[in-house]
Amino acid sequence: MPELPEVETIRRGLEPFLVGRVIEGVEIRETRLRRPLSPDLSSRLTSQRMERVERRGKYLLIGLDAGSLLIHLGMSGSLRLSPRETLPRVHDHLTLRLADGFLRFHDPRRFGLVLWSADPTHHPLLDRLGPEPWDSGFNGSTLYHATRGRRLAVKALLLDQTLVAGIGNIYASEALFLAGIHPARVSGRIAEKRYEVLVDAVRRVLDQAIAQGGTTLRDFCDEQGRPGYFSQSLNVYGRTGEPCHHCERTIREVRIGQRSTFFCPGCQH
DNA sequence: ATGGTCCCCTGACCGC
DNA sequence: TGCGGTCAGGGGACCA
Repeated sequence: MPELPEVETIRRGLEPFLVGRVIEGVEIRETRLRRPLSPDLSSRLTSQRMERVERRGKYLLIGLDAGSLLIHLGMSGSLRLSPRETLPRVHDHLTLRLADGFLRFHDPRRFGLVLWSADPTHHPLLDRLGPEPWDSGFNGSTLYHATRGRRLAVKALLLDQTLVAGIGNIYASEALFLAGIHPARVSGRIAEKRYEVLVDAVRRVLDQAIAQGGTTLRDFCDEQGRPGYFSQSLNVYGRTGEPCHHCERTIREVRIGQRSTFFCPGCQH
């Protein structure tokens, strides 16, 4: 479910509620996530003060007195704050009890991940991530040189988290539309200038999505349960058969790397 | 190394 | 109403 803009939306929402608060208790109801919840999670977190709420790619990091809590939401994960103790819903796998509220991790498909790390910046999961989309290390020249001789479709390239962190299936299609690049185009045959346009498009689409609180297609909600509004700004994702906002041609759908991919045959080449 | 395929899991939806 | 098939915002293991 959540890509960078959705995780950033959650991060911004959680930050003022969590920073400075102490985790008073931990309740684990289901340990079978993408990686099993560690048995020592409770002892690592209890009595710890939360000092920072950060994001790296699609990972959320909650900095504690000692170490960090590292959270990935997978396809269906969400975090929810509530001021009082409510009955846990089905798929509420983990609850952190604070002095004045509760933070619940909810994930029906259980592709998500919650773990404690003493040194998250050097954790193998984060270590392999490429630059943030706004970092100078993500630029046309790097993309150009990284793809020479490669046969991978540019759409699949954007999903490679080691190249740039945070882009998922929605924003890959949307960025390629803004850049005017056909998603199936072979990445090794794209000119440097076009990669510069693509980098700019990625940043614009992510900026705009964050500004609108992310994209809600089915069930994405922020930490208070509110949906995101970028769905209204989607140009191609999920719009198969509908007219392009720009040229009126019919939006088409193809499969690239087992994932649905959307594009406008008039605007993208 | 690269890129394609399959799998993890639950729920929603569609056609019969 | 029920049933089977398909698909979903992610990522990693495996294979040629």
